[in-house]
Amino acid sequence: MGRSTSRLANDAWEALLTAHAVLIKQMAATDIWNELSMREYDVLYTLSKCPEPVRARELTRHVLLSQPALSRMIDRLIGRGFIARDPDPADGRGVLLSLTEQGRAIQRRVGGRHAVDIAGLVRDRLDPAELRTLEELCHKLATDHEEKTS
Amino acid sequence: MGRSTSRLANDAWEALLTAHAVLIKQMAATDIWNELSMREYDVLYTLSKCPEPVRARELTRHVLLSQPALSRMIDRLIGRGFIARDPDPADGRGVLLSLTEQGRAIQRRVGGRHAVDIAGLVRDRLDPAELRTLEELCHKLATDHEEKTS
DNA sequence: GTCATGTCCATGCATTTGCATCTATCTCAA
DNA sequence: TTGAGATAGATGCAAATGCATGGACATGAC
Repeated sequence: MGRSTSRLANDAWEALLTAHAVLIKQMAATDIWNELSMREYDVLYTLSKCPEPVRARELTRHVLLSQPALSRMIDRLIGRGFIARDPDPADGRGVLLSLTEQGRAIQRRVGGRHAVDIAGLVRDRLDPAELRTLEELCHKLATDHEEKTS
Repeated sequence: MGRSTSRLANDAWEALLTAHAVLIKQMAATDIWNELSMREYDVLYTLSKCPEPVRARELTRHVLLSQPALSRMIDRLIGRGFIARDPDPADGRGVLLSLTEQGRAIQRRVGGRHAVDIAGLVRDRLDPAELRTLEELCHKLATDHEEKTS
């Protein structure tokens, strides 16, 4: 009741971290990751939500990987035929990434099974109203604050 | 409004994943991780919250690392003098882990700075009531459901 | 007791990761 | 135009990770 705002913030963050870790572990324990690791799936999923080819730099912002690690993972995914990499006509330094048909197919296949697992794990711990609230709070957390200290 | 419960569950999970990734990236960007990586800090922090020595198996459940990776990370942290590992008198297979004084000191030092960062990142995105709600929902998410399908 | 089975932690080994750095390209002021 | 500085992405290399497995101990049926 009398917790300081700072304490509240740290407690909430720790709870989020724990929930994340617990659920990730349970999801990883399912047997749907034979053809694609969770990290690889994360990349394909992120790409699947982009209607147009994306810059690698943009992907780095959404995926929890360093830029070199992502660069090499893209190499591997290209090697397996799931991703296409083309030069960006608007910027000679950059590359544009997109899913191939095969990549889209495997993302859908794995994603479908993964969604079932997610629902199974989350649905019976939170009711619909709580799910909406959680989603809203997490969206607020993820919004980029402009740090104007000027 | 008309989203199915399964859809709600998946959307909420995605929002949580995004919030986690965004905040982790911002925290990693601070310059407090010179003496301890975030993963190492996670281990020391988890240990710091245990009043008594803990089994390695128990740590594996709370930290997002595989059992072999944790085993070797413990080796390194012992080598640096932050952790002590002793045989469990109650179980010849197990080991008991605890922070050394030095380990507790560095955890407190890094943890203090980290807590400031957390508060700064989280506090101005959510108000106290929202923080409490988020913490509660995440706790519910992390509770171990007994899967009684019998 | 004995043996089969399960659990805990450690280790061999190939793969992946991150840090530092490199090249190429872009931006912008003079 | 030119040159300084910033940014995008790739690569060398050491370190960390995960998977498969190994050895030690525990547990329970007989």
